[in-house]
Amino acid sequence: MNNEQNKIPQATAKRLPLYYRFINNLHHQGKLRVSSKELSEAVKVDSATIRRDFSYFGALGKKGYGYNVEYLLSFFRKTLDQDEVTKVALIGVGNLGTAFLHYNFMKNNNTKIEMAFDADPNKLGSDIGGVPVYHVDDLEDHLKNTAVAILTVPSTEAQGITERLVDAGVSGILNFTPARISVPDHIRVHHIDLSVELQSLVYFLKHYPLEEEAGD
Amino acid sequence: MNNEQNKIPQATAKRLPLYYRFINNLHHQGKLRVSSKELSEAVKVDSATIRRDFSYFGALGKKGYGYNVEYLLSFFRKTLDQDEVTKVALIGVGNLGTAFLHYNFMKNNNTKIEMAFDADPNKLGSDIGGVPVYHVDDLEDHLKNTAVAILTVPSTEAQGITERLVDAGVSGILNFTPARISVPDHIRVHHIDLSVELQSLVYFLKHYPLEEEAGD
DNA sequence: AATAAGTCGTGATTTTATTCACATTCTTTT
DNA sequence: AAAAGAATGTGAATAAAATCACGACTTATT
Ligand SMILES: NC(=O)c1ccc[n+]([C@@H]2O[C@H](COP(=O)([O-])OP(=O)(O)OC[C@H]3O[C@@H](n4cnc5c(N)ncnc54)[C@H](O)[C@@H]3O)[C@@H](O)[C@H]2O)c1
Ligand SMILES: NC(=O)c1ccc[n+]([C@@H]2O[C@H](COP(=O)([O-])OP(=O)(O)OC[C@H]3O[C@@H](n4cnc5c(N)ncnc54)[C@H](O)[C@@H]3O)[C@@H](O)[C@H]2O)c1
Repeated sequence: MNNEQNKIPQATAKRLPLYYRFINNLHHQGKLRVSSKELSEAVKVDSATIRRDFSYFGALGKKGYGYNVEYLLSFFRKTLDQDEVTKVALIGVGNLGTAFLHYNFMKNNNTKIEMAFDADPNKLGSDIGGVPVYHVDDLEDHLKNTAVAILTVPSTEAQGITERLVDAGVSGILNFTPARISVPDHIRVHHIDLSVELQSLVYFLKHYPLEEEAGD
Repeated sequence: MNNEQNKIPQATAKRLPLYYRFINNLHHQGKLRVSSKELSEAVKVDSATIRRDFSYFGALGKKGYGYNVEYLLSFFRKTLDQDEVTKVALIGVGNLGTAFLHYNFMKNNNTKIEMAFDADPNKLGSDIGGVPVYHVDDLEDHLKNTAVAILTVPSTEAQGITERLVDAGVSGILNFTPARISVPDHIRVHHIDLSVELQSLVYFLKHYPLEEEAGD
């Protein structure tokens, strides 16, 4: 599944869902074609970078013309496996977890939170946003064919839950806790560390002031 | 404020809050010294990268010894301006916004959400997590000396609100909406795009399978 | 006091990502 | 049908980040 196109840089791979979303928007707006320059303005990525990114998949566009929106869309849909839904489990139905359950990740997306877990008996039973909430003790019973988990438990619980997830066959974890969890080599973890994001934004503001405008 | 240490790579700057948090943990555990190797295991960053990162600030450690935890901590506290609190406003008290208000970003942090805004009259008045919620019509009246805003409004509102924030003097925006907002050059925007994060995790799982373990 | 073990700081190298710049090709206009 | 304009795809250049690898110094041990 990967060897055919093994050379796609990680930086490119991370931008693909973004491209997909904006191409989708264009399609809904009824646009028939788009240039890398236009797309660049929409997604805020340099147009040369966009052309380079697309070129890893072959020649998707036409010189002098740009890209056909319909074609791009169907190409990216295939590439991002948009027709096949990936099952996701969420662990920790607290502030953040509840927000995710209410949000419909499916709108534009090939993923679906199918079940949630919590340790607090008060959270159980109710379907939050249409997703059933089970007790975390029953994790292993319900987690069948679930490839991805979203971790929104207290950071002290993160490592323990992670180990159970891995044993239960999960192979990707989106970790929102501040803990840096340890996993075997074949498991992929993406950390989204909101405090770090906020702090680093503040650091950049103080230490890397951007050009003041010359007025408009 | 920046010229003294102008050469710190962005990748390094993004890791600083992470280092700070873990050094803080070590301090609370009563550890007196730490090596780049130990720290590496905790934060999951290569030890050479850590030494390189630290070296941009001069010689913080001692050869053959490692780093003094107390010294590192006080150094990073200064560097990250932990003694000075940055005021933050949050716009959009919905699922995600409410979660952030309940979360105490201050725990380990130099930032504080001081006020929130929403367009829905039902959300007003109540202090969520101790933060007052005002009507978005009054944005300009309340936003004094607020450098940073967190955007958790519907994506259709993002650009309009952004323009008002910029006019009101905000210089950094943490954007959780899927919209790619346009800002003048002197404004810094960090995008946290949760759908993209989830989709790209799925993409990596399918296209970049990691080494299977040889068992243990 | 000498030896061994541990660890930093950094020059050099490698890897990854971005950007430039232009020949080529397609579209549109005259 | 020719000329002008638009936009791709990519080799080459540049920039940014990560990693290797080792000399220099510190601490611990015998
Ligand atoms: N809320 C935010 O804005 C925010 C911001 C940054 C980071 N985080 C991090 O995200 C995580 C969740 O934050 P939150 O604000 O939603 O916390 P929360 O306390 O509201 O939610 C945690 C939930 O996990 C459940 N839980 C506890 N132990 C469990 C276990 N062993 N198994 C399953 N469920 C368990 C709790 O019952 C609770 O419902 C935390 O690690 C926090 O540090 C949150
Ligand atoms: N909740 C999630 O898990 C999640 C995940 C990914 C992205 N997002 C994005 O984050 C944003 C917020 O998501 P949410 O789930 O919290 O949505 P939400 O609808 O629950 O909250 C949006 C809030 O903004 C308020 N609002 C609307 N117009 C406003 C305006 N002009 N000024 C001020 N407030 C206004 C609404 O009253 C509402 O309270 C959206 O853009 C969404 O796409 C959310």
